[in-house]
Amino acid sequence: MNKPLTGDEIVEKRANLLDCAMAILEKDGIQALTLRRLAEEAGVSRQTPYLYFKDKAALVDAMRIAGLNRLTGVAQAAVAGVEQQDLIEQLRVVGETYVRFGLENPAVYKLVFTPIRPDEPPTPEHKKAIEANQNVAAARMKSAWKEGLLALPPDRLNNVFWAALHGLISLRNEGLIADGEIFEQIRSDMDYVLACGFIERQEK
Amino acid sequence: MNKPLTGDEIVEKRANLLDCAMAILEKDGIQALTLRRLAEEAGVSRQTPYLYFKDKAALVDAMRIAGLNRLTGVAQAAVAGVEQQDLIEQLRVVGETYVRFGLENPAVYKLVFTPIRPDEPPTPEHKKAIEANQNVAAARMKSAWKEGLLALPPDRLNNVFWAALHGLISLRNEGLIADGEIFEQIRSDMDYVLACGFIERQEK
DNA sequence: AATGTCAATTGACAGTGTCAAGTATAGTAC
DNA sequence: GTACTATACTTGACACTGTCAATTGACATT
Repeated sequence: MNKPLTGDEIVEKRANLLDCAMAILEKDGIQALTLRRLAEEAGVSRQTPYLYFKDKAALVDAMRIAGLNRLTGVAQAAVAGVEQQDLIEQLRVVGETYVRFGLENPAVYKLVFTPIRPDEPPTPEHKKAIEANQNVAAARMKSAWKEGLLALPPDRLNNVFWAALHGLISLRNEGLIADGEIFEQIRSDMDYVLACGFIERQEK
Repeated sequence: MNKPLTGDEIVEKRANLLDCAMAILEKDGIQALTLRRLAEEAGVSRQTPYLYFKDKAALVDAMRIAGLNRLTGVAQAAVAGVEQQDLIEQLRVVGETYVRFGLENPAVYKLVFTPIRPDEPPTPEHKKAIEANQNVAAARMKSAWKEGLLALPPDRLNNVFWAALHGLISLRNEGLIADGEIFEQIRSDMDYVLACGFIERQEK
């Protein structure tokens, strides 16, 4: 098994390692994600991951991007189902997807939104993933703005909207706000922010 | 130097270790906080921290509480200076204190709001620190509610207010929202949330 | 002077990330 | 077919981590 690898083989093995790493993360948390365990679980030798990732930080970066793209994917899929409804409803669906994803995959969510390297700027690939992710909501904010539905500029509302969701998910996942009917509560908090941002709320 | 320690000596040495640990955290980040380095920096031997903290997690827990209390302290001090002004202004000051603290002490802020042990519930001491911290804003929300100033129940507005601030600070610190005049921007985002929550906004 | 107590230190170990050297196999040249 | 080389992969080794266990050493009591 030592002939030169084709490009496809490389991306496939890399993807396999990535999947394994994500599985470990979801199963046992970030502190359980060790290079040795990853190697073992993937059925390769200790040092093999270094053939596909420069170091552990690079692996984690890749995981971050993968998780982010996953979130983007489910958000897009969810909103595709309500494309014909009004914009505020679409945004509500996007927000709900975020919340659901964040609460159901706390480890992945946390990883995605907490880069470890505070100094270095995000890679271009990471930046692109972030943009794509943001765009799901931002594009609809812009549309709403163009139609004169917003009480404040779309990027501002997007900021507040996103931050409120992110804050609720984070605080919830860290156990800092009590649970109870957390899902309905967050949904209505979200509705509240949206309702404030939209000039007038359509009744359904 | 081996006679039984008095209670005061214990808390003093413990506090000294805590201070050292906080200093390391602020200076070089959480990944630089190592028990050996802490011991060295504190001028004690490798194992000494174990006399005052069960293990590293216990040390970090103590740091979390210390950081939280520090934030509570500055918030209380800040709001004490505007106690005679109207409630919305007081809340604005509280929020601003949070934002300033979060942006100026990113490592401490992150530590405070991201418990490491996902399973175990917060200790009573931690819980008390959280409550005291929340109460700075929550008490004023309640007052505003009693005076009929709020458009929604105080705990709900508090949730959204807090979450929005926390989200903005976090996303900003993780480099996920662009900077620029971040400070003014967050302030006005905060104003926006408050303005939505208050039935009518007082002009100054 | 002997003993016991207890703060504090040092020794040791398993586990981590990672560099460097080694191994083995597939392809190529003759 | 044999020798060579490139390359996928493995193993050895090291510094560093958290932590348990045994040891040391100074004081108080007898």
